[in-house]
Amino acid sequence: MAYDRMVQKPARTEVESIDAMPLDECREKLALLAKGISHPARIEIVRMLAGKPPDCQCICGEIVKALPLAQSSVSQHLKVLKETGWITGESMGASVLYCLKEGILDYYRQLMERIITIN
Amino acid sequence: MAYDRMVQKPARTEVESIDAMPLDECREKLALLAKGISHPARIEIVRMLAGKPPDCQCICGEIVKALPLAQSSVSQHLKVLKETGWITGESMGASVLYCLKEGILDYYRQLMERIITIN
DNA sequence: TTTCCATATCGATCATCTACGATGAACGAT
DNA sequence: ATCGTTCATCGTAGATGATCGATATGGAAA
Repeated sequence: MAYDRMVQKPARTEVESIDAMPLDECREKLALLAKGISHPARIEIVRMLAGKPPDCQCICGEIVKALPLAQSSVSQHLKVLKETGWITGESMGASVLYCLKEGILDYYRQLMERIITIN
Repeated sequence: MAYDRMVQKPARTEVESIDAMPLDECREKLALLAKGISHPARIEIVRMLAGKPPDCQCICGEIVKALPLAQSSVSQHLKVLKETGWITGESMGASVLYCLKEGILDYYRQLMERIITIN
């Protein structure tokens, strides 16, 4: 009975073809991604990153400044976004560059369509 | 500092025009809807309802049978979906008919686009 | 009205989320 | 080596989430 718990182990969402994906897996992946954006702060982060050119530069510090939260809280939200498959983070010296995972928005849209449409 | 907590009081998502909606509000509404589908069981429920004709008939009992959860747990999930604005429920004798809120899928898509695209 | 369904709610338990300040770790510059 | 900057992690507190069995509620049927 019951569903597996979700985040805990970094069950990362990988961007991949969904055509052949079993329905269960679609559900799990969509649920995980939805959890990723289930908080206004995290939506704001995704929004900021989506506005950047694809050569991806958004420094953690900017994000912290843009949000009404303590640095440690923002760091937590960034971690959730990483664990749920929305973003990647890359160290650049002392700073960290975050960017949206390539194609993740389309991927999310497609999961929605698949879930809602099929069967 | 910090964002308001979300669900608690039934801050229902109403389907309405988003063109004139302030960005904050978009964020809040999208976050709430995303929270609604942040669990596989709730995605499955939305999927079942989306597959029904628009004259909306899905009896609670069917949903309970379709999910690997106790009746009380399913009832909880249905409550969350109501509170987050995804579904409506209407009593029909002893049973309850659930259906997707009219236009909610488009609404969700539009919120996504607005958030990701604007500014 | 008594019994039987179908749902909702209650109470308990345990896990997770959100937030913060404090501390740690990595780096660049002095 | 030391210092300041940048970011992650820890520890904590309180709220919320997920799940179940048990119980309440309300309509249907007997």
